[in-house]
Amino acid sequence: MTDNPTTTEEIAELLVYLGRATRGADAGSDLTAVQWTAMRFFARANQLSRTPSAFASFNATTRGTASQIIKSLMQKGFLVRHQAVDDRRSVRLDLTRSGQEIMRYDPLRDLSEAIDQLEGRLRRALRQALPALAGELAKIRGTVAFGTCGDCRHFSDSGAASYCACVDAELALADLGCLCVNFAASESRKATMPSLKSKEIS
Amino acid sequence: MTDNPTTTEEIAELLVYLGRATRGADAGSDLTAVQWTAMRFFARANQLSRTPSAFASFNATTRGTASQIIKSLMQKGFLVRHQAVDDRRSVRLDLTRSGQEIMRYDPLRDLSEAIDQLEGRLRRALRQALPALAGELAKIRGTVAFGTCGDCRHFSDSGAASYCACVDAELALADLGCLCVNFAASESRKATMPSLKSKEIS
DNA sequence: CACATTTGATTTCGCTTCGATACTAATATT
DNA sequence: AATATTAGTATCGAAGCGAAATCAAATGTG
Repeated sequence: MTDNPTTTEEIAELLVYLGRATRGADAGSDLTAVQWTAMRFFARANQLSRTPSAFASFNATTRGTASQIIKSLMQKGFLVRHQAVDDRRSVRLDLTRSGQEIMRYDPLRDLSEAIDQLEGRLRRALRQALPALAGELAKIRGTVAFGTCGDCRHFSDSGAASYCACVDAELALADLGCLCVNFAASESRKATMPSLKSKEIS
Repeated sequence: MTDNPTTTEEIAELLVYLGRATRGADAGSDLTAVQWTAMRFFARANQLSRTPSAFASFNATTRGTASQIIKSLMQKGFLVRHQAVDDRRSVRLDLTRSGQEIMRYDPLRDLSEAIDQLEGRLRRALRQALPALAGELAKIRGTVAFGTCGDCRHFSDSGAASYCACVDAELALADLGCLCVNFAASESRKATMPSLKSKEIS
């Protein structure tokens, strides 16, 4: 089977279909779909990115909406707010103990199980293709992409020490798999334009 | 890099992230995110599946909600309703001329472009992995999956003629890439249970 | 045939979600 | 010091969506 022109659109539609299909399972659980998304984000983002603005950007929504979602999760006792030390405007959200516990019932586990059923070759290809896709998409849109530090261009693994050029600091091993707002896709050819449209949130 | 246990979750999160990211672009366009989804569905589903119920199932929502979305698109003049001949309860939705034209401005094209930027190996892997994933997910959930006739178990390509065992009819070449409600994933091991929970829409 | 049941589609109602706007406070810039 | 920008929040109105009720056609059962 060769690559006919419709293949691309089929892939695109399958991606949004899978995204929507996972939303379906969220109904009937303890949290709504966005609330689960927020919980996942704050569970996986690094210290720097665990803020309302970063989540708004991640979830392609406004800061106002992000605030509401976060407020509802704080009222449920799943998130706590901490003042940032360096910038007193900024706040940092952390999962509470019960917040960590409820993640054990994340409906996304259905999808994870399905991924586990895939043969290793396909799973590895997904692991490689999806971050690249997110980076490309962000470049086309002129928005920021999110990705894990391990996939980031700012990251260099020089033997024993792991260094992030963005934060200018060593990275703890635990941070390698974390989401970061300053993510820059590494495998894309170098950007020809600054591409700072910032259309998303004014 | 070997497959550590967190890889699976990363893939899952990337999938929902990409799904959500595409929704973001829909804001500011002529249609809302659901309306675009509906337009895509009716543009790509085969004759049999171009109905409100099928779309409700595809979009993991209720028939009532599906009706509303369709009504709004008919009022905008992008869809027309036709009575089915064999079952007079059923209706079939088709894109109007202006409906076909607006698809040229589908915001999903951003994602398609990003996919085009991928190297062929990864694109082919996606083309293979995503349908399998949709099938697995549906099996775990006990819901119906959607897929194209070309990927379907009911389909057999015996030389010149293409035959669908489900409809018991020859398939036009144009139908091969169409979405079908009766899709059954072909690469999954044979189902051990009937799996007819039908939890979605009573 | 008469009757109940199921299925496809639609409408109505009420709650939730979400985006736009406006606003406050802290930091950056000039 | 004055202005601009940024982080976060609150408010309001419109849209989305799920549940339930309704209607019509098809199917099943005695």
